[in-house]
Amino acid sequence: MSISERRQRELAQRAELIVDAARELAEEQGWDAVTTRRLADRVEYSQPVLYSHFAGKDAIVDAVAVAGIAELTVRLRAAVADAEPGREAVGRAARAYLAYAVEHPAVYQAMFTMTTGLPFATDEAPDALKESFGELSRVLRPRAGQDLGSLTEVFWSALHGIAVLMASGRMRPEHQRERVAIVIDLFG
Amino acid sequence: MSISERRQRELAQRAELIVDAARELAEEQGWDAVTTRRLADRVEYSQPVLYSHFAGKDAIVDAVAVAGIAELTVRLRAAVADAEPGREAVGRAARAYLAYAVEHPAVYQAMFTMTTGLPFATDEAPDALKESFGELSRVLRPRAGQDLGSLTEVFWSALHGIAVLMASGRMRPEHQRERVAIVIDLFG
DNA sequence: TAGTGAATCTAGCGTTGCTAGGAACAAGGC
DNA sequence: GCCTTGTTCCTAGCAACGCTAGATTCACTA
Repeated sequence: MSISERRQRELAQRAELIVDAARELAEEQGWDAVTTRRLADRVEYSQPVLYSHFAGKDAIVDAVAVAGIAELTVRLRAAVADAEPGREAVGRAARAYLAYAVEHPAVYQAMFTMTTGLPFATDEAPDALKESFGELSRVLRPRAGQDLGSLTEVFWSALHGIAVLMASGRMRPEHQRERVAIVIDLFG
Repeated sequence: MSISERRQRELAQRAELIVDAARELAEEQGWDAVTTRRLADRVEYSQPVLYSHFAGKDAIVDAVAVAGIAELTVRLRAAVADAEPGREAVGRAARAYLAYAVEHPAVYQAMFTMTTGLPFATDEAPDALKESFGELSRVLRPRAGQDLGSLTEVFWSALHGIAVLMASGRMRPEHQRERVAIVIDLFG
């Protein structure tokens, strides 16, 4: 069975290669530039090979999203790890979240803007997503009444709104600090 | 000069026809279904005619966005017209904003999600947009310190975040009331 | 060494946004 | 009334898109 095991391993590696290439291409030139042909070119296989790993282009985007969610979780956790829940922790979480969105706009888009086949807001959601949400929840605990879940959703919405309106050029870039301060005031 | 005037008028009417058709098609079947061919078919002209009115498909989307912004402004104004700025007015504005996003998801996408060539957050922005922002600002006035602009941006971000995370299926639909209540608590 | 099955490629389908070139038509001068 | 001019509009076509069918090549098994 070791031969087919090696094959499985190689297959999985190539899937990862494709996802990485998609992510790089998207970060360099935006998602519009991520076509199946260019992607195939980057991984040095023919175009149809992509379809033996993923159901379609959307599935590749979803895979990039999952990787990004895991990354965001790590950063959030690191940011709030040794902070008492409350004002200080809220600030750290907000800044970490927005920093990720600014540093990886394309991945952020895949995660939270582009149409996705991933389950969100249900038990079947990716673990990393639930963990990210959990971190946001944790810093809000002192502030919450009984409905911590909904408060977290509003916190997330505010951060997400700021992130996307900034990224699409719909909000004044030079006032980001003030907005973050206000978010901390409101939620901290 | 009356002949060329009539022509100008007819031209403008057809431009409007195109924008209306794009909007209808988008509301019925989503923006993916809005192709230049289908659009031309609806207005009963050939495809190239679109390009004598608009620089490209994106410009048509922008036109739908501008119309939507004007609509939203009217609804916001009506919602908060005879309310004292403060908690009550914040609630009305929030509900009106989110209701519009739910009732016209495709137009809302054109306005605030899709890539746009429209100027936002500058003096050149469409008047209706500045007015909408002004209405949001007005209801927040009692709550604001010196930086009313940034507070309004955060308020808008929270509403926008809720709207898009809901629309893309990323947030629990059954808790919308709780989230709105929290927004009112925070900003009212 | 011949046969089998998986892996991979070439080629092509239907559709996309957009454009070039020519046909049809109305307006104005003789 | 006829001919020129200029505008309006359409047919046809380009390159690129996501995706798939069929043939081909290759590695492994018996």
